Amino acid sequence: MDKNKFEKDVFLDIDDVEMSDRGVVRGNVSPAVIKRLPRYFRYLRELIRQGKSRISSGELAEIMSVTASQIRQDLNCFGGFGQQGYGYNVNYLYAKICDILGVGCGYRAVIIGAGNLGMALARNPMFEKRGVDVVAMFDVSPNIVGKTVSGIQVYDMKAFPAYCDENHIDIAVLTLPKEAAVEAAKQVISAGIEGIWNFTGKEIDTGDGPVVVENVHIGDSLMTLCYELCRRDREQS
Amino acid sequence: MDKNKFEKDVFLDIDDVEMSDRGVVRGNVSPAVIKRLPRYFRYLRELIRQGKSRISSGELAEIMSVTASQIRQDLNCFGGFGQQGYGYNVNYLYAKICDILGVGCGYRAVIIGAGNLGMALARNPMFEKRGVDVVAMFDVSPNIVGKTVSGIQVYDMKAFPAYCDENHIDIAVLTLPKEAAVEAAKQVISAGIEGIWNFTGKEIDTGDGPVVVENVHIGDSLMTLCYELCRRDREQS
DNA sequence: TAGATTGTTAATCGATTAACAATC
DNA sequence: TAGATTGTTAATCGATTAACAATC
Repeated sequence: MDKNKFEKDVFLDIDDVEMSDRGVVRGNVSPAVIKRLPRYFRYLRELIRQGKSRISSGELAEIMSVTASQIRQDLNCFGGFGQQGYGYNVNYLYAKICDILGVGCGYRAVIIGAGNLGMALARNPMFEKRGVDVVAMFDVSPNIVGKTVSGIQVYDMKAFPAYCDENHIDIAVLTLPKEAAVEAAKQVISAGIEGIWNFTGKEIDTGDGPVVVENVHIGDSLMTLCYELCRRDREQS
Repeated sequence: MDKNKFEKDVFLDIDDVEMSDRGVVRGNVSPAVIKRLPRYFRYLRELIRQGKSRISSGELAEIMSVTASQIRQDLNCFGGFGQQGYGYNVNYLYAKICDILGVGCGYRAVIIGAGNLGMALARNPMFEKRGVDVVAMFDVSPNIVGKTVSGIQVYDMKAFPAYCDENHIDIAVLTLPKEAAVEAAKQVISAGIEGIWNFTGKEIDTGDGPVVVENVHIGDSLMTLCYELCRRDREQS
């Protein structure tokens, strides 16, 4: 409850903040910078929750274990959000980062594959926090179709094309088995969906067409951890 | 079943392969290289599944959408795994990558937090594929404690220190709420566990002590996708 | 005003790619 | 042997950090 109140507050703040007249992007932004933006988003949320209203690049750098230089460089790819001698207004900066990341665009998503992972994602507050609305789930199993998960209806995959004709969908979350990934991706693309968040393990490469794909491999992170554990074991012996 | 057979085959192959006398690591390996290793692991598995026994850096580069130069550079951080004029033996290369990543070290993990995400991870074949053995789960909720998830017993969190005294544990998977993250991490560290795979959203920073931490933020990837969707929307208008 | 801190340019560092001699 | 492809060095490219003038 308290948490939801926070969500509301934060989003109200966004509307309250006067938008800068500077453009949202200055030239091409490097992939390295883009990948860091969600982390700023997370830390700024936390600062707002703590009631902090103003922060310097130096202080934020300390909290995030990065250099102040990097923070200033990163933010200046999108505009001058700070003020000399003062630092950054936390609410304003958060609002700008949200703008850049498309929070508040009201993107609508469907989850395809209502297995363990699909269910867990459906129940996760992550989508809500990032302004993404999960409007439906799809599966092929008659045992699951017709059920409701966390307020989201599970439909038969056969109904997917018709559903997409009637409802605008921006993002398809693929949480089905690897073997079904390619076929599902085809259906998603032919339904005109432009964003694919792919958990299937089968990497999807659409070249440089109109479709944006994010391939997620949770296991890669586990392996990085194991690499480091193993490396330390080796060094000791 | 068929899949399990594949697992067995692959791991048998590892044992069959004669180990190189060259060292496992040549000097310091850059973070960029390390982060790419799991992707080689995945693609090599797939090649083995397809029955491919030999591959050149050029061919692998084509499949993985990277440069052949990068592949050769990456692999040569760990040793000369190929043969001039021939390329790489897929099984041998896979075995070497497994060695480097600690697959086959038989690392033992516990999952702390048996909520949606913890359950979904417990049921995921990912751990098994990477040679990590999930031996127990822990939770504070009396509704869950005592149950079995995918063959893994859920214990009361109160029993955690005693359990760790009696069983060697390498990795703690944290899938509990953000608010409980710091306390859980303390318990994990004082139990002598050296690897933390952290899904709580609260980043854990243990400095450069003996503990290895991997902080996972699934939502970051969603935001990167949204950034790109949003950017394209902006460019069109 | 004086002090603080940004925005931005220049310098450094690291990572990727290209090229080719070594060699199977 | 001739052809192919690696391993490795050198060249390029991109990303990070340092420095400082601009300015609030």
